[in-house]
Amino acid sequence: MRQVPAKLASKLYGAAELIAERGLADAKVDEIADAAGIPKATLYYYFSGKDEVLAFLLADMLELIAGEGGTAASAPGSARDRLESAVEAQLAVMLDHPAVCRALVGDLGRATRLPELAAALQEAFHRPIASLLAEGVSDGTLRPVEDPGAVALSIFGAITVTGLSVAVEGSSNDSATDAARIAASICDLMLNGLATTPANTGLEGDR
Amino acid sequence: MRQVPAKLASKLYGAAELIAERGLADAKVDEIADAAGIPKATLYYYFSGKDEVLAFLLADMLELIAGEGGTAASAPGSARDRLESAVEAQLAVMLDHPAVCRALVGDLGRATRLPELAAALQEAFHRPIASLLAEGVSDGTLRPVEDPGAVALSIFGAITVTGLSVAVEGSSNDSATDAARIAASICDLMLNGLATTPANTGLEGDR
DNA sequence: TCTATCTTGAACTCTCAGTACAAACTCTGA
DNA sequence: TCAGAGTTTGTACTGAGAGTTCAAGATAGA
Repeated sequence: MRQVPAKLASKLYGAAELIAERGLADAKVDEIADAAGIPKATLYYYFSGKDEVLAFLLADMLELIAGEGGTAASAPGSARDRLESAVEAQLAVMLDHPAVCRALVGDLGRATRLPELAAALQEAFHRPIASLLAEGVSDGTLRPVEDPGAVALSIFGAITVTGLSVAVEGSSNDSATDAARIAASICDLMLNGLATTPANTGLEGDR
Repeated sequence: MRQVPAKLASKLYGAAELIAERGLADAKVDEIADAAGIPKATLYYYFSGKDEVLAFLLADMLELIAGEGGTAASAPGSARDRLESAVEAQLAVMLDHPAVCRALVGDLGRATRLPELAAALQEAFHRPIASLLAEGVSDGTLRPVEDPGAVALSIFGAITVTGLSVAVEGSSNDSATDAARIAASICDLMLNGLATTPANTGLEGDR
């Protein structure tokens, strides 16, 4: 895949909607090219096929998510507060790119079969959460858990599925507010839990 | 799609691994037929194409999940306990059918573009959780939340992403134990939360 | 200007999903 | 045992569309 010029990249986003709508398999290359407003020959000059077009779009968004999430995660403040910011930041990027998100969920398989994309996914979502959990234990704002990997995965799942669902369903017109609302709901759940009876949060002592 | 005989259905599971590995798009119909050990003509006698083969496999598994989850959800006991059982039951079925799960995640797009499958997905995963949350509020074993829909979605996301991840990575040889362990981890998180400072759930207790 | 890289239209090849169909086989019921 | 319906399969075919090729313009840097 050649270095993609910015102008071309922005045009490609015009095809994301089409891919999201119909799925990569049912979107003909000619249609993708039409939707992006570029000739098919140009498309093949830069990409080896439609798989690579999707991969490019996804990589672009994941980079954004990793960036925003990373910024939030490394800000000053307690790990717990940063976790909340990171969740919100990730959701905000997703809701800003609903078409790409929908394309992602639709062709997740292709995405995870491309090793560098799978790595980017990991990097964008999972890594920052996992490290914030560990930091939270260190600074005492989060309690330690039995299986941190599974917990990070659960949070990751909650964010992505919720975000994707909103992207698919279509959110209101103010995506930033939506992101904040959903993030608050997820964080409330993850931090405070649902139990009414005091179960077993070992919160008395501390680290 | 004709009524699929049980013998044929069981053979089709032999193709799930192939579909999971390569994705539906890259799995040729001839290969799918070979993997299942049936002639292509027979395949087309029962299905209109490979999409329908995948749809059949998924529908089969989702029905199983809905069944097990539903049974757990309607057992006697507090809503909170039943929630834990339902989570574990859903995970158990997923870990019992790793190839189908991987195929599902790989071609989720196709799946959600088939309306009856999307409905089955909803029915299998989301519905039982959402109603258990509501029941938990009624019977007092779970606290009410701001946005029950988002919370149900989050739990749904935690279960599926964790389950799918294990299905993709490959679990140990005892899938039932794995399911129990992961379910415990998810439920601990969802019920008790991660916060050390008492926000909402704050009494203390022990384990 | 000269040269390298980019851009594009158009015609091409080739793989494969899906179709067609007839022969054989199985089962049921009379 | 036969007739008919439904099922199973081999084989050959068709058509769509992904990806290729190429040569002629456009553009831009030296």
